[in-house]
Formats: sequence, structure tokens, C-alpha cells
Amino acid sequence: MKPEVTATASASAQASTPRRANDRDLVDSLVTVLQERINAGEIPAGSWLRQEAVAKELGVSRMPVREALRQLQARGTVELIANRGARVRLPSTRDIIEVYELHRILQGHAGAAAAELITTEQLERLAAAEAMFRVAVEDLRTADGDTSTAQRRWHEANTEFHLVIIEAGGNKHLAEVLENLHHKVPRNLTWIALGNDVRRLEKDAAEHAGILDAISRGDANAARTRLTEHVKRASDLLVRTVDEIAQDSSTRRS
Amino acid sequence: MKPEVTATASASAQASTPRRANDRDLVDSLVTVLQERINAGEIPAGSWLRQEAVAKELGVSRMPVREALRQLQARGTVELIANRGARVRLPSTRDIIEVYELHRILQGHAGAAAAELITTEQLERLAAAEAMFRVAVEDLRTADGDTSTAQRRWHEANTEFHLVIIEAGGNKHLAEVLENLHHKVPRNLTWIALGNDVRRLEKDAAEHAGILDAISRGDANAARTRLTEHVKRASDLLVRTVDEIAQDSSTRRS
DNA sequence: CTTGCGTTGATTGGATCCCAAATAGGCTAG
DNA sequence: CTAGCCTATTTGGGATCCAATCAACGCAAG
Repeated sequence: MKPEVTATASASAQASTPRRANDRDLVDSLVTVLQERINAGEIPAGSWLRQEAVAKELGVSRMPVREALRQLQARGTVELIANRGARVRLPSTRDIIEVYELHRILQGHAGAAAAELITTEQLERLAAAEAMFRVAVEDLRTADGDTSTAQRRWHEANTEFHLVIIEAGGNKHLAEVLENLHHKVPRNLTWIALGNDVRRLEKDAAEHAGILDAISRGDANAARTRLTEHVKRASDLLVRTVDEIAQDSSTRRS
Repeated sequence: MKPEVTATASASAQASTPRRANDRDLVDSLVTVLQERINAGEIPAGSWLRQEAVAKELGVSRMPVREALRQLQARGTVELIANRGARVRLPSTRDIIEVYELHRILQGHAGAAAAELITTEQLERLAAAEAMFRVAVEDLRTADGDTSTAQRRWHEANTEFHLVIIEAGGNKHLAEVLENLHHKVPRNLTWIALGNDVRRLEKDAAEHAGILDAISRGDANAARTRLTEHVKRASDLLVRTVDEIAQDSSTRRS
């Protein structure tokens, strides 16, 4: 009945770099690695993370893995079930709606603050990110099946764009909260929702351009409104897509 | 002929209650206990938490303590310094301002949502909480030096009041985010700011009454405005108080 | 054939002991 | 008085052990 994926992803033991430079210690890097793999879909939602298996795979002992899994639980990426283990959570439609509701409010606010506080240096970075969206669209248009370049670039642009806005807003705790929200509903889902559709991507890029414009003019109200609507549209699209996927997989009986 | 006591010598173990009912496991309960002690000022800001000391005091081994400290770090209560240990963080003025800025936005939103979605059962609880504020004011007025009853009741009322609003708003993730924010700037600071001042408390109660009124009328806009302003006033008062305390302790040379 | 129950295997939660690395603070030599 | 070394503390991580727990399986009774 159930697929029962045990997620023994890429059997490369120490080949995968467990230790990243900017992480404080082993546990931090494990958290980073696991979160990335989960976000990338490498470790599918619903699968179990066995302490021993993870430990062996990453070439460490059970102890740091335990702590890392607990961290992932704290941020909502994983659920810990008593004496059974850690399971990767699949965000429900409800989760997505709720989380994006918060995104909408908080990003709108960050945008308004950014419009008033952004530095010229930050504005340049924002413009650069906005330009990268258009490059990504071009990538996708000329892509022959392989959309990975377009995806990577779009993802990078998106991350940088919203990061700069939040940074410019100047509220570090806001940045932290939003970061946490992204752990609950990973960003890469957005790309799936955009679904390699050039028209949607163009619209998305246009929205970003509008936001950049409002911020560069120092128009806080316009920035808030546009960001709010931008997030709302993304959210609606995402919910619709996820619903379709759910529908699909529940009807199909191949 | 040796005493042979060592085995059962863990007499101090169950002295302090390490295990709470609704906590999943030991680590969770440690987190709860430590957070409470820190919030109560029992463990002062800036002090170190030694793994071994905490472990012995709570009658557990170092391992769950390590995980608990890491949890506390994740929520910002404590900072982990490489090879030195965990230090209780003292929220800066900046922290307070930023965190309350988020409170303002999010609680305002929750209030607006609550005005439209609240059930009659929740409305009753909200009214009960609001009534408790007035009892707390009365407690303080008749208190002869000992304000602890008033404080306890006010704290209880405040927790319940805002909890119901958030619950009524229906966004579980919003509740979680706000809960996390409270770990960064503990609620009990608010009482210190109110400073046993009957007039301030009365004003505070009046504001809550106004919020209750707006929500019970289903007036989302009024609810948002009043909650926003309520949090803003609390925030300003808090910042002022903390500043005064800081000033005080830096000027005094007794 | 189904239902209920006991057994068993897998897995976590926690304890205990161990060791390396890093840091603060003291001590010594110049 | 200062630079540099030394040592005590403390954390980070590993290894091993054991008890509690839960799922799944199989067996027996109806």
C-alpha cells in the first residue's frame, strides 16, 4: 500500500560534504545538509529518517544526528514520533495557506520599510536580482528540455531579491521569522508551481520589476501593496498546484 | 564493609521536578523548566549554563541537557559560544523594538481575523479574561505591599486574552510564531514595565476592554487598530523602562 | 475466515565513560 | 611590564550499553 520510502539517498558515504564552512559545528552542518536535501526533494516528504542510517551515511555518530533531527523538528521540517523516529513532514494545503498569509503580511511590511530605508548599495543588489529574473526567463525560453539552469538562476534571483528587501527593512528578527517560515514550506515548491511556464514566469518577473520600481521611488505604500499582492498570487498558484497534484495522485490507479 | 551508597546516591535527582506532564520527553521538559527559570529571573541574563552543573542539578546526564540548550539557542533564549558554553541572552533595546514591531503587525492581523471568525464560546473566554484584568487592578489597589497575587492574575488574564484572539484568528502558524517571539522578549517584562502603577494598569485594562468590544461587534478594522495601538503603547513603555534601568545601573556607583 | 493476543524485532531515549580540541587565565621568563 | 607558555575547565563528539516502546507478525481460539 504505502510506498514506504526509507530514503537511503545517494549511498556516497563521506563523499557528501558534511561540514560546511560557515556552520558553527557538526550539528549545524548536519541540519544544513539535511534541510537542503529535503528541500531538494532528495529526501521525499513522508519518509523516515533513521538515526543510525543517517549517521552512517554522513559518516558521524548517532549523537549529532539526534541533535540535528531535534533542530529540524523545532523548525517544523520534521516530526518526531515517540520511539519511532523522525518523519519528513509534508505541508498540508492548510499549512501553505497559513504560512503564506504570514508571508504576505510580513513581506508587505518589510517592503514598506525597505522603501524608506534602503541604501544605494542595496538598491543596486536589488536591481541586479531583478535583472537576473529576466535572464532566467530567457534561459527557460531557449532551454531545450533541460530547465535546470533556468530554475537555478530563478531560484537564486528570488532568494536574493527578497533577502535584500528584508535586509533593507532592517528588522533582523523579521528576517529570522521569515527564514523559519521558509523551512515549513520550502521555496523550491514555488518553482514547481510556476511549472516551466514562460508566461507565468514573465508575469512573475514583471511583478518583481514593479516592486523594484516602487522601492526605488521610495513609495512605501506601493511597495507594500505590490509585495502583498505578489505573495498572494504566488500563494494562490501554489495552493492550486498542490491541490491538483493531490487530486491527481488520489484518482490515478495505474 | 564500605558504605556502598554510590549506586542509589542520586538523592537530589527528583528534588526539582524535571518532568512535566505534557512534555514529550526529558529534553522537552528540560527546555520548559529552564525557560521558566530564566523568564522568572531565577537564572539571570548573562549567566552561564554549564552542562555538567545543570545536569547534576536536574538529576539527568549531560546528553539531554546539551540538546535542551541547543533548543534554547534555536529560540534565541540562550547563545552558544564555541567551547565556552551557553550564556543567557539579555534582549537589547533594539531586540525589544524589533520584536514588538512584529508583535504589533501580527497581533493586529490576528485581531482582525478574530473579529470575523470568533465563536461564541471563544468570545465568552475572551470576556472572562477581560474581566480578570479588572480583578487584577482591584487586587493591586487593595494589595498591601505584596503585589504577587495581582501580578499572577494579570499575567494569567493577559496570556489567556491574547491566546484566545490568536486562536480565534485560526492561523496555527501565526500562534507558533508569536509564541517564539515571546521567548525572545519574555512576557513578564511587561509587568515590570507596568511597575505596580494602578493608573497604568487601569489604562491597560481599558484598552483590553476596547479590543473586546471591537471583536464582539465583529468590527475587524477597529480590532486591528486597537490591538496595534495597544501593542505599540506596551512596547513604548517597555523600551522606556528598560532604558531607564540601563541608565540607572550604568550611572550608579554605590 | 476473522479476530484477538502475545511475542519479537527494530528503534529511540537516555546514561555512562572516554578523549580531543579549544579557551581563559595564571604563571614565568625576559 | 610584557610576551609567551602552561594548565585547568569545558565543550564537542564518539562508542557502547540498556530499558522502554511500538509495529508487525504469527499463532491460536472462536
